[in-house]
Amino acid sequence: MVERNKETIQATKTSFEIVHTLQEIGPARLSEIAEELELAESTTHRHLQTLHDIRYVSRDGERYQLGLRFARLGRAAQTCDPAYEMTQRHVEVLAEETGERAQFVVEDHGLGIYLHVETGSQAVRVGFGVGRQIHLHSSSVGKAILAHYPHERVDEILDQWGLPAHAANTITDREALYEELETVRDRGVAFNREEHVDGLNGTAVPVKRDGRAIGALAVAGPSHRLTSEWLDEEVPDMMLAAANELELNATYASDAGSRDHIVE
Amino acid sequence: MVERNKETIQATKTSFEIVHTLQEIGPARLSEIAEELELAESTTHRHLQTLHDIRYVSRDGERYQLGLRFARLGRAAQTCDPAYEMTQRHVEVLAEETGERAQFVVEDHGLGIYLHVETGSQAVRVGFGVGRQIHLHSSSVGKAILAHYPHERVDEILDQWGLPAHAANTITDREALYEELETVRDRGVAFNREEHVDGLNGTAVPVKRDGRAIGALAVAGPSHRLTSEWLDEEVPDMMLAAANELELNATYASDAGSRDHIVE
DNA sequence: GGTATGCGTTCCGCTATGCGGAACTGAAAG
DNA sequence: CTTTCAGTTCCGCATAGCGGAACGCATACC
Repeated sequence: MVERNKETIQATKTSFEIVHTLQEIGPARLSEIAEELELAESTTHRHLQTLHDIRYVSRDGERYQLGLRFARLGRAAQTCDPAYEMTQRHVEVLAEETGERAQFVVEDHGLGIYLHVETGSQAVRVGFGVGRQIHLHSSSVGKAILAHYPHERVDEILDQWGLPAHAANTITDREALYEELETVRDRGVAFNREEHVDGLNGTAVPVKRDGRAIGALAVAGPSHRLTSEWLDEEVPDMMLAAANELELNATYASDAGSRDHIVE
Repeated sequence: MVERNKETIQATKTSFEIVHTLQEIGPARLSEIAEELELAESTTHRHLQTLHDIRYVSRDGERYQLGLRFARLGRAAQTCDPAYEMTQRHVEVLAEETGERAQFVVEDHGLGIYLHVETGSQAVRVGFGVGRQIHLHSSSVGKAILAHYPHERVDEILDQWGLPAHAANTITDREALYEELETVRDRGVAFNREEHVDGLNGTAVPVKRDGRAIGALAVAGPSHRLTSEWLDEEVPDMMLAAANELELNATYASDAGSRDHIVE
């Protein structure tokens, strides 16, 4: 390698690569990780030792795994988001009222991240928990958010992540997505008809602040249960009411919000 | 610096130092971080750029903050723990039955980490959320866990973290703690009488597997409400029942547990 | 009980890599 | 128009991180 590598630190990236490997394959031995990442064992060892030192990985005899210290960082990252606290209750209520899975999602680095997930009484228990990432083009929440973003930002995001197909109905054409976003903007509600997972529908409304979306509320469920009337009328009404209340809150509370800073 | 630095990577540590700074002081500007850590601005810049690249920090104009990608890692770390799933329900039930705050805590690197926290109807809402770390010597959960650890491990932990005083009643003498642990082992229940926070009591029972504690269930509340009879008799009974069920589960399910591996 | 195998750790020498200082940019304030 | 300040880029140097090889240390195999 000759050129100066875009002003970025390799060691840090490698350490996080190791963390990702542990996240994906779970508790693993040193040699597995080294092989997976095509690193020398000595190098892998040094990284793991460092991460262990600072308590971000634990080892149980011969297996390494993610340290629970990450739980703290994860929480800190979530509570940093101004929308975190005020949306929690609304998601709970939505889950209860609809009986389906309710969620609140925000955008970060061009992806959607689930901040809250509540499963109603009859909700499907698929693995879309808190912290999960989702492409914005193929989900109701994503479209709700993108519809209220400036054009150039939407382009940036689509450039970065593309429009990969996740299910039969995924919108993979950029122009088609623009049109869809237009519609979403007009209606104030975004739908997902089996665009992300076959058999799964969703409905989302943006939560705005100063005209820009700071996140989106959504309800998701199996397509056979989220039928047209229910989905087109009742659910959106509930969600719009919630979003409305939130928006009042958001602009009202403004920066007076008491960030519950966890000390130490 | 002359000696080879204990076989550990400085760059990774610095990156995490920056992450910690962001965790503590919240959204911050580059210069603040650089000053806080006494790093050159160019160095700080390089680290932040790297962390931004891999989506672990976001920037909002001129302020950097923790990226939400950490939420995913945090969840992954939690669900890695075999006790995570099976204890959730029990904590919920305990919170409901007692009306107080119920918790499940495990040990990692010699500290207690809250895996579940549920606040009952009248529970105090202090900042001890999921992911929070706590010293083992000054909490009911900690004592419950330590009481069922091998002696040498307890020593190691005390060597590493000491016995700092957090409240008026904190046990700061090693011998006194050993005696206390003896008592806990006999009774099967650990108490915390304003040892961690003044005015806050707690009761904990260990959840064991093969004789070793894999975590502890606890109920905590203001000392005026958690009075002697209630605390000494009823609460422990409820918790022991829960722990018992869990232990059967733990040894029964053994390694047959279906780890709900979040794919992608 | 000796040998083989496999995994983890330590050692070592090389150079790429991360470092701080200084120079540059660009915006906001005076 | 100048000054100031925060952030970014440039640059040369020394060190810190790298891979390969050697070393321990088990457990398995014969």
